[in-house]
Amino acid sequence: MPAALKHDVFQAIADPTRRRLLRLLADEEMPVGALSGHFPTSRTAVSKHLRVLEDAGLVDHHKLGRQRLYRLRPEPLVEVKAWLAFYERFCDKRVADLKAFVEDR
Amino acid sequence: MPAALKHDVFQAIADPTRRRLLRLLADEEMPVGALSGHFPTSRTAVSKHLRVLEDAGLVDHHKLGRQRLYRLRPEPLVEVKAWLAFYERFCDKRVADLKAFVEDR
DNA sequence: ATAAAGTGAAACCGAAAGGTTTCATATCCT
DNA sequence: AGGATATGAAACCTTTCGGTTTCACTTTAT
Repeated sequence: MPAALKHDVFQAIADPTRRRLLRLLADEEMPVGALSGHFPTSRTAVSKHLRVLEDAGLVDHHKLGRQRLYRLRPEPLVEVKAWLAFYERFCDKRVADLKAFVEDR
Repeated sequence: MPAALKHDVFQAIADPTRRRLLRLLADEEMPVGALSGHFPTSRTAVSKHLRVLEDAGLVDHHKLGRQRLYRLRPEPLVEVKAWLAFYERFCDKRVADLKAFVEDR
């Protein structure tokens, strides 16, 4: 188990912008500039979101030239999965519910 | 689709106190007083957390005498489950069809 | 050598979050 | 009726959050 992370996973995925960032990084690793192009906010704001995600262990990065390539690290999501599993006996998963989620992205 | 909820599910479960509240309510419905006994904070603070959970559709309540009995409503958690499912392709291939669905929209 | 590109750090700001205390209201008990 | 119980609403405070602007640093290009 990695040392104590500065940010909680639940808190990290609470923000819609951060969830979209994870989604973007699921396809391929990307530099900050490319990522921030998908958001109406400043590059600096996106950079701070990436920091939160990194503190939660959900992304990491390596330098390439003057770029910083961010990469998805989905492992910490198992904590959410485990938490959710407890409640699964209550819910039924209908695919219809996915539609609402997809709108949100 | 249920009417627009005032609070997001992801945001609602981001707080540890609220997650504990859900867990307590999973066993049985409880009045505010009984719930707040499990926390170091004031009853009013717990009451406000319950309000957030209710706004997210994760709990509801009915009155019984002078008490307000809160009850777990786990259905909105399917949204989290669906979101999470997308990332399981990284460790589980069986969700390939789910992934295809999400990418098709 | 100099300029431009890609980025984080720092300082700052307004709004929201989480907490408390106080007060009002409804219900139960005697 | 009068007092205790259970609770939300309101007002307020402090900290955190998401955002911006400015600045410094590193790497690439000319």
